[in-house]
Amino acid sequence: MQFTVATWNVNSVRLRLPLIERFVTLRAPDILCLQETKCPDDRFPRADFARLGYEHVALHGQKGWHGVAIASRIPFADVTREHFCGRNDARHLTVNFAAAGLAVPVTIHNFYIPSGGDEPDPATNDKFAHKLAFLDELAASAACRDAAAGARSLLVGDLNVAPLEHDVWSHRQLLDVVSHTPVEVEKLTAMQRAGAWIDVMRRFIPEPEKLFTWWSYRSPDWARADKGRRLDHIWASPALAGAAREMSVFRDARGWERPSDHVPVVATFEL
DNA sequence: ATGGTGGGCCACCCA
Repeated sequence: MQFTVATWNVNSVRLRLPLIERFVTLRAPDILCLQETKCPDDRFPRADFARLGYEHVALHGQKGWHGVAIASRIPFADVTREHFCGRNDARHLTVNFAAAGLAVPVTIHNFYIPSGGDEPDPATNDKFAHKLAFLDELAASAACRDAAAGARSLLVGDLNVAPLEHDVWSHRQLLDVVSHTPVEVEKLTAMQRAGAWIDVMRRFIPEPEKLFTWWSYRSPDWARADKGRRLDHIWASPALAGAAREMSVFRDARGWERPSDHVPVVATFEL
């Protein structure tokens, strides 16, 4: 069986509904993992997703900010919503496709990792300290433990870290910019090691090719300047990585009317 | 060195 997964930080699911419709019409992912939905669960536009073929929806939202969701054409079970760092932020959602008629269960973890504020110093910036603590806690989590132990799982989402040299437009100029500082890159990499996660995007587009999923709203001519970063990721556990068949970054979406500052990343797996 | 834009929501919080 083949399935296609997309991850997209939509920056308000309600505002971005027309773009979501356009994207799923073009790419038809089976499973759509969203971040920054900014939508309480009781106001999530379930009917619109059902109309687009996504009858199965798992939600972990809150009013005003953060929020993650998984919309799927395939039924799933065992929805879990974890909290990190003792906060109630809606930043995590896991679903399991064990009950979906698959020969082998597949688990998908959808994350919206804290962005970390502006100042890359945990002593003076609580948001950066929170980001680092979140990465530490995730490295010690069951999601990573199970992935390393042989589970078939994906970890996707807006991880808010661009770990590799060519995940940013200028490695040298971004070394002190939150998202690419050595300390957070090391923590993300440690978390990746803890799960033995395989970076699916870079299996298809290896360094040194530039690979971005986010372009700032503050860039007046984002496409020409192309000062992007790879903040969004699809990681596969060792047991699932070999099933990856293709991957693409849907860059077009950044040029649509009223876009998110992130674009969808899509990957197809064959079990 | 700074400011640029775009979300939610009604005073500023956040990215």
